[in-house]
Amino acid sequence: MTKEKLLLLDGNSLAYRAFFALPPLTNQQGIHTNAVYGFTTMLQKIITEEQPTKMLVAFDAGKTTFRHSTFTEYKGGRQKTPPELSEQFPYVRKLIDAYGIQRYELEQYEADDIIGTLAKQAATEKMDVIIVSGDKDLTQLATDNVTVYITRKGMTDIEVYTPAHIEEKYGLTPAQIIDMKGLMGDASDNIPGVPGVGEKTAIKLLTAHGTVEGVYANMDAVSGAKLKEKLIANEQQAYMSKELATIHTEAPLTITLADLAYNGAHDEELRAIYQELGFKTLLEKTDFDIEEQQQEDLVFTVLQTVEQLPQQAALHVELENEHYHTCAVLGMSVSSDAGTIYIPFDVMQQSDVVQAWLADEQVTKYVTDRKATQAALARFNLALNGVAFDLLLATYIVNPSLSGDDVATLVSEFGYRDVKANEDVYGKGAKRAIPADDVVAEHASRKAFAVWTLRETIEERLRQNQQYELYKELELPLARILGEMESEGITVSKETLQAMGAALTERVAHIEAAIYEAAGETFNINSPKQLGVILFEKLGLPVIKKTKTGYSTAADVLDKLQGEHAIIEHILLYRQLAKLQSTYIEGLLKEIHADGKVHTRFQQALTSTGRLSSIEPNLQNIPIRLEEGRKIRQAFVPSNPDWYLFAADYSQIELRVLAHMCGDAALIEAFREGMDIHTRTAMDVFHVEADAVDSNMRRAAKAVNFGIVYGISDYGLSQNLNITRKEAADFITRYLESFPGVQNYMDAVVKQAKTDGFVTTILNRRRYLPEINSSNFNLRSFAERTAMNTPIQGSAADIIKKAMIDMDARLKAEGLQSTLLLQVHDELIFEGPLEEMEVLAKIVPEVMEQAIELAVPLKVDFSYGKTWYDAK
DNA sequence: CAACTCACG
DNA sequence: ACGTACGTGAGTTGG
Repeated sequence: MTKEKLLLLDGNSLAYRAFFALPPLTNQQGIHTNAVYGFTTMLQKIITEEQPTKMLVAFDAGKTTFRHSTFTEYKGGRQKTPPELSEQFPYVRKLIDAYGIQRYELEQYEADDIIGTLAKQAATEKMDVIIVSGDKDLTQLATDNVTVYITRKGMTDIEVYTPAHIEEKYGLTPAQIIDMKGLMGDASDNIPGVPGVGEKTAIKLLTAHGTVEGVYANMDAVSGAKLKEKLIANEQQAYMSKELATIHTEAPLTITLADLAYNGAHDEELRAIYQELGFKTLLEKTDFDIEEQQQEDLVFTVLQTVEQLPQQAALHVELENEHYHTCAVLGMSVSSDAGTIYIPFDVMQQSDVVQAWLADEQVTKYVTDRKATQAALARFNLALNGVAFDLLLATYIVNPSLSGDDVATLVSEFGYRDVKANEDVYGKGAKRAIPADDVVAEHASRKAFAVWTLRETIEERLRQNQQYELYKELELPLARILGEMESEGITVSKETLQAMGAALTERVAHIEAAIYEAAGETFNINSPKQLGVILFEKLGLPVIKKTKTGYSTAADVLDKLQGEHAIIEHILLYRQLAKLQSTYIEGLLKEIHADGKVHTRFQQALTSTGRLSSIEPNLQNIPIRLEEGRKIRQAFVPSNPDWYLFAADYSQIELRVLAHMCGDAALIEAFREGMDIHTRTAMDVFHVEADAVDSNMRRAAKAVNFGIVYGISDYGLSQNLNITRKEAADFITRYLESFPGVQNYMDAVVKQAKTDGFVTTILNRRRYLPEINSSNFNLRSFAERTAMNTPIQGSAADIIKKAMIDMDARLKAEGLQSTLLLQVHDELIFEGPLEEMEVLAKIVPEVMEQAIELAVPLKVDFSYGKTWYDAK
C-alpha cells in the first residue's frame, strides 16, 4: 500500500488571498467569481501535483473563538469582509463539495486549529502532510513530515516551508515562529506583541535565548536600555501574544482522519458549478470523466426525397461557417410534432416541396438566425417567409450582454444542454473541417429540436419582461430588412479605389522619407514602440502620456508636441494616410465580391445598447471628418450607373432623446424653437446672449453636450477640451444648473439601475449593469456612466430601427424602385433612379421624423448625389 | 492574442 | 483618493 498523503487547506485564508490577488471577475449573472476562480485553479494544480489520498478544507466558524476570551481585541479593527467576497463563500463551499473534498468548521476554533490538530494526528500515523494557506502563521506546524505551502501573488505560485527553509529564512525553528509573533505581534490579527520590537529584533533575541520565556529569564543578557525597558513593560503582553499566536493542536474535533479520504471529484457536479460560474477555460481544460454523450438521444431521419413538411416547425439551416454571404449551405433540419428530419442541401435544391415550403408565408417557422438563413438561401434563389421566431434575437433581447451566436451557447442560457458547440463538431483553427454527413445531420437536427423545445419558454420570458413587442414587432421584422440590405450590397468602384491608392502610395513614400530624414535613421513608423524610442529618447521630446507598456504616441499626444519638432507633423500625416491606405483602400478592395459590390454583415445581436454593428467590411466607419478620407466615399456608387445615392440623417437625435426622457423645460423649448442646440447651451453655460457666443464657446458647449450623453465626468471633459479638471467641473455645474431636468434624470436613472439592476430604453430594451453596486470605484463609476448613456444611445437605436421598418413598408406601398442599402446609427443610405429622388426627399424625412413621437420634434437632413461623397 | 492606434456615430 | 468620457471594427506590431 502506498503511503497516505494528507492535504489540509485553510479555506478562509485562501479565499481571501485569491480575492485580493485577482482582478474583479464576474459571471454573466453579475456574481463575483475571482475568489472562487483563484481558489479553484490553486486547488486543481495542487491536487494534480500532489495526488493526495486524504483531503480537508478547514474554515473559521463564527465571529468569536476561544482566543477572544484571552484577549477581547483579538482580530479587532479588521475591515469587514467586502460583500463581493462574502457572496462567493457559498460557491467556494459548493465547489469543495463538488471536488469530493471534506470541509469542516468548529465553533470557537479557527481553521488553523483544525489543521494543527489533524496535522498532529496524521504525523503520529506517519502520514505525509501538506498544509496550504495564505497565512504564514501556519508555518509553525512544519516538521519533517509536515510541509507548509504558502501561496504567493498569483495564487498558483507557492513558497514551500520546511523546517530547513524556515531555518534558512529566519534562522529559527518552526516552533519559534510563535515566539517571534509573541515578541513582534501581528497587526492583521491585532496581536500586540512588544511595541517597538519588529522582525529583526525578535529574531535576534530568539536566536540568543530560544523562546519568549528564555528572553525574560535572561534579561541581563539583553543589550540596549530602551529595548530592555520595553520588554519589561510588556512582559505579560508578550506571553499573551505568544499564546494567541499558538495554534491549538488538541481541538475537540468531531471528525477523524479516516473521514478525510479523497476519491476524486464528482464530475457532473463540478461541471455544473463551472458552468454556473462561467469558468469557460476550466470547462474546456478539465477532462470530465462523464460520458461526453451526456446528451439525450435524439431520433431524426435523413430524407433523400421530401413529400410533405409540417405547417408549423422549428427550422435550422446549417451553414459551413459564419460568412453566410459566401459559405456553403450544408442542409436543413426541421423539428415539429411530426418529429425531426434532416434534408441535405442537394435534396433541398432539387425539391419543389422544400422550396415552396420555405417560401410559404402561411407556414410558421421558428429559426435560429433569420438573417443569416435568409441571406444564405437567397444566394441559391431560395426564399424564406413565415418566420415567427428567431432564437438569436430573442436571446439578445432577454439580455444583450450574452455573448455568442452559436446555438449551443444561446440555448444554454435557458438551461438546455443537448446541442453541441459548433467548435466541438467542426474543430477550430487549422483543424477545422466538415465531419461526416451523419454527424452534421445530427448536429443540425439537435439545433432545430432545441428551438422546437424552447420557443414557448423564451417567448414567455419576453412577455414577462414586457419585451415581446420589441422583439416581435421591431427586431424580427428588421432582420428581414437587414438581410435584404446585405444581400443587395453596395457597389464600390475598384478603379476609383485603385487610383486613389496609387496616388496615396506615392505620397506615403515621400512622407516616410521625410520622417527618416528628421529622425536620422530608418525605423518602423507603424510600431508605437519604435516610434516612442525615436521621439522620446533619441529626439528628447517631452513625454506627455504613458501607456502601460511604454510611451503613448497617440494623436492627442502628438498634437501637443506640434511645433517641438518637424517630425511630428510628418508622423501625423503619415498616420492619417497610412490608415486610409491599409484600411480603406486595401481593406475595402479585398471585400469587393464578383458582383462589384461589398456585402457587409450587420450584427443585430451584438451591442450592449441595441445599436447595430457592421463587419467585413465595416461600412459604419467610412471616413468623413477629414477631406482626405472623405474622398473614399467617391468610390461608393449606385448599382445602376444612372441611379443616385440618397442619404438622410437625424439631427442631434441623442440630445433630442435626452430632452424627451428628462423633460427639462429649457431643453425641450430649445428643440421646439428649432435653435442651434450647442449655441443655446453656450448661452446658458456662459450666461450670454446668442450673438455673444463665439466659436470657442460653442465648441466647449458642444463638448459638454457630448459629455452629458456619455455620462459626464469632469476628467473626461477636461481631456476632451484640453482644460483643467476644475474648469471642466465648473462647466458641468453650470450646465446642470441651467438644465435641472437633466440633473434629475441622471440621478433617477442611476438610482433605478441600483434598484432594478438594469436600465431601459424607450421601447423597453434592457441592459443589465451588475457592477452598479460594486464597492470598486472604477467599476461602479463605469456602470453609472453606462446607466446614463445606454437609455439615450439605445433609444436612438430603437427609433432608427423603427424608421427602417416604416421606410421599408413605405417604399413598397409607393411602389418605388429605390432600396435601402445602409444604416450608420443615425443615418440611412438609399439608392434609386433620379426620378425617385424628389419622392425620397419628401417621404424619407417624413417617415424618419414620425418613427416614434417624442416630446420634441425629430429633425432629418438629407441629400443625394452620384456617389456617397456627393450625397452630403 | 493582447496592445495600440484610429476610423465612425 | 480612486482614473474615465458612450458604443463599435480593423490593421499593425510583437510577445
